[in-house]
Amino acid sequence: MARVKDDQKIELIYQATMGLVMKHGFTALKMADVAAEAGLATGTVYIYFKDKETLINQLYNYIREKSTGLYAEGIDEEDSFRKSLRRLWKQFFNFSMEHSAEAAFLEQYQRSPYLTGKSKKENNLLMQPFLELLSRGQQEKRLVKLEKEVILSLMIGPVHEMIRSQTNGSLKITPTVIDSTFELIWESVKR
Amino acid sequence: MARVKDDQKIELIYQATMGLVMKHGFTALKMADVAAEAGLATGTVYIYFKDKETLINQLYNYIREKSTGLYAEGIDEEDSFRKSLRRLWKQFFNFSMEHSAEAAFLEQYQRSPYLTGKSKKENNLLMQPFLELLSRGQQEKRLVKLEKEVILSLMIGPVHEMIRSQTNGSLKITPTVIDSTFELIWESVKR
Amino acid sequence: MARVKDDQKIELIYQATMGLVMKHGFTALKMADVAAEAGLATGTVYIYFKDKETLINQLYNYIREKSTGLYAEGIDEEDSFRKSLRRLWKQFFNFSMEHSAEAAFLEQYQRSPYLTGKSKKENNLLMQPFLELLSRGQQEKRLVKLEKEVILSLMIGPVHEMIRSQTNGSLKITPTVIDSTFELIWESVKR
Amino acid sequence: MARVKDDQKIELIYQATMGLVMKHGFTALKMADVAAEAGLATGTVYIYFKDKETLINQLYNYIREKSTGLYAEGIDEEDSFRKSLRRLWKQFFNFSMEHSAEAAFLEQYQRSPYLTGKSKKENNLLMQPFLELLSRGQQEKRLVKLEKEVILSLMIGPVHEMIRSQTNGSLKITPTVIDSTFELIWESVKR
DNA sequence: CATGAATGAGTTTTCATTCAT
DNA sequence: TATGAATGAAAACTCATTCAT
Repeated sequence: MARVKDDQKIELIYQATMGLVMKHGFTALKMADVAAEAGLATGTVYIYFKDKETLINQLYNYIREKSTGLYAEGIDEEDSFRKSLRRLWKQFFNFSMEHSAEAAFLEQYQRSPYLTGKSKKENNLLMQPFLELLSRGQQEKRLVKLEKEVILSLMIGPVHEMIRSQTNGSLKITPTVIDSTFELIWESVKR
Repeated sequence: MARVKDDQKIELIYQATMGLVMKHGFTALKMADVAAEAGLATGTVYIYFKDKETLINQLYNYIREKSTGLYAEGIDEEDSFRKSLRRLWKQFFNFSMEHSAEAAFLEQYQRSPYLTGKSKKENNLLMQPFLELLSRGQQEKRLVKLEKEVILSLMIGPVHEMIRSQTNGSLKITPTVIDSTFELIWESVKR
Repeated sequence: MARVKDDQKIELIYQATMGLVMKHGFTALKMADVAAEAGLATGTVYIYFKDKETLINQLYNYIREKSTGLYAEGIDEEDSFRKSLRRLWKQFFNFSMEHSAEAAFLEQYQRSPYLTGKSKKENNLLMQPFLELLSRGQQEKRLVKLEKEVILSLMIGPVHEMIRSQTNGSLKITPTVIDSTFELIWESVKR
Repeated sequence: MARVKDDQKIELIYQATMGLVMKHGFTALKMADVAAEAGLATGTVYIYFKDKETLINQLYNYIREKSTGLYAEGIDEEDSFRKSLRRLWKQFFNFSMEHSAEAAFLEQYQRSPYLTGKSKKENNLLMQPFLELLSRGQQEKRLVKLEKEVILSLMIGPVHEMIRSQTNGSLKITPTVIDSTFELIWESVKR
């Protein structure tokens, strides 16, 4: 049998693509570069992905699915709401930092010609674990009375912003900073 | 067709560019489309801008300068810190909403190959009025002890996030929502 | 005003395409060659034709329409059937010889991936003038009783075959040869 | 899968190639498709044929040799010229119909870049049995005085044309039609 | 200046051929 | 041998930029 079509190669291509998007943005993304970065010949990419559009869309799905699963791991129903929220938020923060390539890709994707109505909706799924936990918080009356979307923004927005600052070089994120930040956020959203 | 004055044409091109970037991002930005959107011939754009890169960078400068001036208007030294902050933040919020095309452009610009070291620094200027006010707050001990960049993130991050949600269709921003949001943020950053 | 989009350029591209198809066949037809042959840049061809497939299909239509009109010119209702048939046949013969590039193209097109159901039908239109004249002949009982398609084959087939022989180099077609050939064909189809 | 004997595989590849050429012509002929159609892997084709050109040229030779032998079988020197011609012509007709894939291939081959000077000449060999019989006819003064190539065209041309019509769907060829056609042709070429 | 057709370098995509298994 | 994934040269196509009008 010949060399076997390889799932690992798909991963390779995904990583190469994300890396390039993070470094130079969507605009400069060339299929030849993706292939080179993945250590493959140009044509090989086309064995695994019909065309550039398909590659980008599949990568989007891949990241979305993987991300949601990963950052929301190990939520414990028994924990107090505050503890659960703190844990989820920190996981999200750490995940966003560690996976800045993915995050960069997701962000770029939002304003790209590749974004379709379908993927627009799917995007919301990413925040699903958060929204569910917020629902619980509101039931337990531990959360301020306000639209969940607003509360979500208060929690998620600073994360994005801080990571951007760190990328800029204008902020150094440490565990202590993360902890303090959560405490401040908690002050605003708790009831 | 009547001759249109040059400055108007530049403005026309800027608007067209921002609109297109907002809709489909930098990726799909074609000079021919910019021209068409502006109601001009392709070649005409090149009379006012040497090339695509120049157009984008000049537009960036244009937006940055215009933005800073506009949203930070009328800060009154006599007002209390809380009042000043509230005012500045709301101005920023409203400005960001009204000028979502500009905002989209700035956001895209960050991860684009057009971003040079120079404009990277200049970008921070946009937040200058905020940073100055935060300094005052810390001197007056009205602000939590934490890096200004973090506090800035707590204030700015939710704004970006909420506008994104509204664009998504998952949130409807009203004056009331804006007011409540500020109160929550204030809870977290006040001392 | 800028240079005007030019019908003559379309003609240029058509001629270049036909010439290349005649010389090297459909298989070797490259857009870059078409452009070069037409004295244009590669991109220019794409201003006039969306893609290769479109070029080929439009050329097909162009040839078909032009051909039908041209070879069937000047049929005189007053002439005797024999005279009319002789005239039409000779015109067809001469036309096929003079327009061997077109003929070559048409022939190649038949077994190409470009042939659609639609163009399959349209192809028959080419023979329309002949079929009409044959109908008249059958009404006047000057034509053998047989399906018109068969009679058409008896008349058209030898033309194609002789031109192919001449292209091969195994036959030299002269006016005398053409005349004699018609007489023989007439012997077989007359009643 | 059981090992298939080599010669069978070559035959398999030939059949696959002819089938594809008949359907979509040389233009769309891809080695991978040939392999798939033959039920083989792409690489396998290259075990039997050095490259695409070789495959096509060998297939051409294969068809030519097979064809000549087959359709001209059983010519009886004792038969009258008319009877012999009738027999040969009908054999040719039937052969052409039954082997339309082969015929399509030969036709396409003529205008392909694969046709070399050498195979150009060889092509004429296909008509050799016919040309010989026509020589006999002229010696016996049973044939009209005209270049043999013209007479050949009168006989062969309609065959090609009728088969094309049948492929089109505009003619249904029956044994009766074939018989009548020969009679008409005979009217024109007999002396 | 304004126009938009023309240009051709740069990308995407295809496919004959190779080669690890 | 047989396989079919991998390769990369070549072809199709795009689009920033130029230039004749």
